[in-house]
Parts: sequence; structure tokens; C-alpha cells
Amino acid sequence: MEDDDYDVRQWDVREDCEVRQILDRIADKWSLLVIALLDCQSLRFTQLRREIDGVSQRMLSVTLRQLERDGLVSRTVHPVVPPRVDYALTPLGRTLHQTIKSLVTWTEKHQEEIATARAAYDRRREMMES
Amino acid sequence: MEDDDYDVRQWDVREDCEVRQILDRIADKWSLLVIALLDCQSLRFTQLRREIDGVSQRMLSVTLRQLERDGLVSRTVHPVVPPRVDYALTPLGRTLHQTIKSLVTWTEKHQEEIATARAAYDRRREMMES
DNA sequence: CGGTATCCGAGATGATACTG
DNA sequence: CAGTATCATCTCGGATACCG
Repeated sequence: MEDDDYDVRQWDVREDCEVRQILDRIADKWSLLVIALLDCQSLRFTQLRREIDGVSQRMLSVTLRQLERDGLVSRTVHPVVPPRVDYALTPLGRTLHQTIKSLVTWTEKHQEEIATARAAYDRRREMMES
Repeated sequence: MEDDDYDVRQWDVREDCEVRQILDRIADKWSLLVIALLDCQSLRFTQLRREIDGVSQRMLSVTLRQLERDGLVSRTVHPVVPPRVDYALTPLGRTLHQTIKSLVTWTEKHQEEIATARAAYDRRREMMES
């Protein structure tokens, strides 16, 4: 009988803790892409909308508002007609960008392996059923 | 008139592309925590369930199945009574672990800043309304 | 212990219309 | 252009029950 009950916890991860909440935010489907896109450039609302294929106006708006609230993205309104609003990473956002980018890079680099693993898994399952 | 229409795209991010799909998977609320927890240790189903506060049996099961399918997590069944199943990172999963961990570390390190930014944002909004 | 199957409700999201 | 408001939908995930 081994000791199964030693403490395997590496950090405090209670459901209502701050870290979990923030993690859910920044690891969000749209947030990831926005942060990844706003590298060294600032982009307008419509540019982001064009670049992020499939995002609705509403979801882009909601996402940008959350990122702005979290101090990761800055919103600059130019008082011109028609309106022009630029979004850019804040210094805090730039520190996060590195990590997000490495996540995207990892995915690009290993997508073949994952596709292969999935195919293998599905083939095995098919075998089981027959 | 500036040139707004130069290509700001840094990678191919069509909605149905592989990278987006995988990103959504691994940046998932529960997947992140599972991968972060399975550092150098392997854990049993119930251990994971205990450690990841708030996860339902169903969601842990679904999440593990997806990670297994993607070749990130290995599932080892020990033919004993009662059953014992160990989950661990595969070599591929371990390469992802570094990145995930740095995301978690970033969050821990900057949670105060984010809390401050949120409070400031909310205060500003309150001012506007009054 | 370690799951899967089914059902169902809440919250997330899209579509549409409207505005400064 | 850059949003917000409203409504409809629909997916995700919890609860429950059951199985090897």
C-alpha cells in the first residue's frame, strides 16, 4: 500500500480564487487572439474584427472591454469624424504577450503531432467498437 | 490619409483552422489546471478531482479524454480491484507544461496589478454614471 | 474506484436593430 | 466607425442515475 495521500497540491486553486478567475479570462478563446495580434502594433476595432475570423462585433466588444478593465489593453479614442479608436497592449499586457505567444507558437509547432495522436486514438476506438 | 490596410496578420487564423481548434482545447479552463497539476507526478482520477476544486466528475472525465486523445496525457489502467487509473503527461504534454506553467506563474505574479486595474476601471465607470 | 448516459437549465453567444 | 441594447438560440456543464 503506497502513500496516496501526500499533498500533491502545488498552488492554491480554490474555485473562487483570483488566479483561477484571471486564468479563465486571459485563456479565453478571443482574448488569446486579441493579445497575440496586438504585438507591437495598435489596431482599430474594425481591423481586429477583420483579422480575427469568426468573431462577432458583440464578442469583440465584450472581450476588449474585459481586457481594458484588467489593464491589459489600452483604448485610445481619437476625436475625429468618423470616430477612430485604437487598441494596444499596455506595459502589463506586453509582459503577458510573451507567454501567450509561446502558447500559440507551441500549438503551431505541434499541430501535426496532435493531429496524428487524434487519428490514432480514433482508430483505436473504432477497433474497439467492432 | 494613412495606410490602414497593410497586412497586420501575423499568422493564419481562419476560424476552422487547426491551430485555433487546438488553442481552444488546451486553453480550456479545466485542461489548463490538469496539465499544470500533472507536472512530474502522475495522479489518479480521484486525486485530480480533489485537487481541482469545483470540477465535476463529468467535466474531469471529458477533459481527460480530450487530453488523452490529443496525445498530451497518458492513461494507465491497473488491473486491480478496486480499479486504479493513473494519469500522467506524455512527452508531448511535458513540452506544453512549460508554457502552461509560465501562464499560471504570470497570473500569480500579476494578480495584484490586475485587481488594482479592475478597481480603477470600476471607479472610473462609477464616476461617469453620476 | 472510475467511469458513461441522459436529461435539463443557466449562461454564453449570435443576429439584428439602433445610436453618437 | 465603433459601438450598445435587446432578443432568440444553443451550447456547455451540473445533477442524477447507473455500470464494470
